[in-house]
Amino acid sequence: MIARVSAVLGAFSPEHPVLRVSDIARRAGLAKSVTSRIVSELVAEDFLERADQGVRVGIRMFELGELAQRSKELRQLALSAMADLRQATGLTVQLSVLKVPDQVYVEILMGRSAQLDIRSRIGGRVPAYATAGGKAVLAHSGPDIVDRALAGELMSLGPGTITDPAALRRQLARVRDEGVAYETEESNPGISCAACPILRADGTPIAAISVTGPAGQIDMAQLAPAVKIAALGLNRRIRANSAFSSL
Amino acid sequence: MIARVSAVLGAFSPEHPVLRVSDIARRAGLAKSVTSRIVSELVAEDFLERADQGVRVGIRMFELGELAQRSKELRQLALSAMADLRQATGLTVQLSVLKVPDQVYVEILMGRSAQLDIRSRIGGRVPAYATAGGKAVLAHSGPDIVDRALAGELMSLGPGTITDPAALRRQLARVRDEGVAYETEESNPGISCAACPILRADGTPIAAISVTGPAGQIDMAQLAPAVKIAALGLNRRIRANSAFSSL
DNA sequence: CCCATGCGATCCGATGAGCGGAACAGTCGG
DNA sequence: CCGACTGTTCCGCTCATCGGATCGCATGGG
Repeated sequence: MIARVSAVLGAFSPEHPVLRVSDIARRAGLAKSVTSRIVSELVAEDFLERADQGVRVGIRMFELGELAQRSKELRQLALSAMADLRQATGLTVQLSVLKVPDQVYVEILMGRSAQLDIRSRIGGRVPAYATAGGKAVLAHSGPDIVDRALAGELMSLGPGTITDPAALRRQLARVRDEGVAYETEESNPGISCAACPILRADGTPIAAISVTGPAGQIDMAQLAPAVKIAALGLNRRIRANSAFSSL
Repeated sequence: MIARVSAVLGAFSPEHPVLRVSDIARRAGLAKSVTSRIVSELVAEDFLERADQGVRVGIRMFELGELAQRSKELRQLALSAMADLRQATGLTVQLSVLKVPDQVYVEILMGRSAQLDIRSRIGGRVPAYATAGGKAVLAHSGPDIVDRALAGELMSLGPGTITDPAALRRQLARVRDEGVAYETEESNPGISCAACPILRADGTPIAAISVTGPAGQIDMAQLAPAVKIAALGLNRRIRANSAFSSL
């Protein structure tokens, strides 16, 4: 039952990297007996491993994670553009992809200044509707994807989170026109963000590149051109790379 | 059936990151119908994703790989010692852990010179008995672990591979005494290696740190002191870190 | 000191989901 | 046009999974 295994693995997060069997059962909504058996099997295959106080993700996941080609290629192509952007702005630069309904961070370059408030981590996920990167990608996605991303209740994650679906759709239209998405304290209190989409030649989105800084201190509108230029340059490189034809 | 899922995922490797369903079925030794169903389920959970010519590891694996705490902490602690070693020798430096019966590379710093011949990759695995790192760890492991690592036929991977279990056990005893393991064209033709174990306070091994260079051109015995010093320094840092108490 | 609580593992009977051979449609290349 | 290949679906049989209950153990509050 792969869905059950997925539920077990889904119980782990950057905030809770080590869990006990009972925790996993609770989070996954499974019976303790089933959870115990599944965990044992996953440990036997090295997908999980026992720690002193519970269970954690094992080395097999690490191995398989290194094989994730999509992120790997995208990352390698994007790294120079991201470095340029960090160099030019001094802020934290992020590369993220849409995995409905969340935006997953694939690479992060920390800014020069103290960035204690930035909670995003590589491999972490945040609801797409609450992030600049997510909105940048959604603005260029088909209506079915947008519908799925906005399905369910839009929880408030910061003082600026847009929880009204209609308002979000209006903003997505504007983002598509302008080519830049902004975020002001929507996913986290105290931080702002500007993002541009990375697009295939046919206009379908692959990812988003974004800069993040403390809200109030930085005018994101001023940074938009820099992000745009970085994204356009990356677009060109990606279109020249055959591997992304159907990615 | 987790064993079957493991077999499906085990079909992927750095050399074959994209596979078709039939390939997976062949490699995993499963019926095509079963493989098709399992792949579909794994795709539905984002563990795999469809590419134009088959299937590849998906973003969920990437996410979970980022959660692999063991490698993460170990890596962060080891990185400075590895950088020093690379600085001092100019050669490729590797950090690897034992996952019976293989040695898994957790981090690799490429040497300054052309390193076209080094096939090891982060997340890749090589039989422990054929690598310096593997022998360094095995030399400090219990007899049950050594037995499991040397069970089955010892395949020859290079002109120097030691395929006689008795000879290997004798060498492991010597390695434990000297504190250094050598490898001359055992895992790959043309490359040599010297490795030292990373040990907990109680003497049980965690990992191995190693340097790799072209066989013949480099005298590994001369490099041993440098590797030893790097490993001893890393040992001290790891023992100071509470997280590794029971790792 | 002892009992309550929560832990993880194990047992076991009913049942439902996975197995795999076969047949299916689709796509190449000759 | 046809063979060889792909990936998917069908379906009856079987066995592995489910989950409530129980067990042994560790912890700690009264």
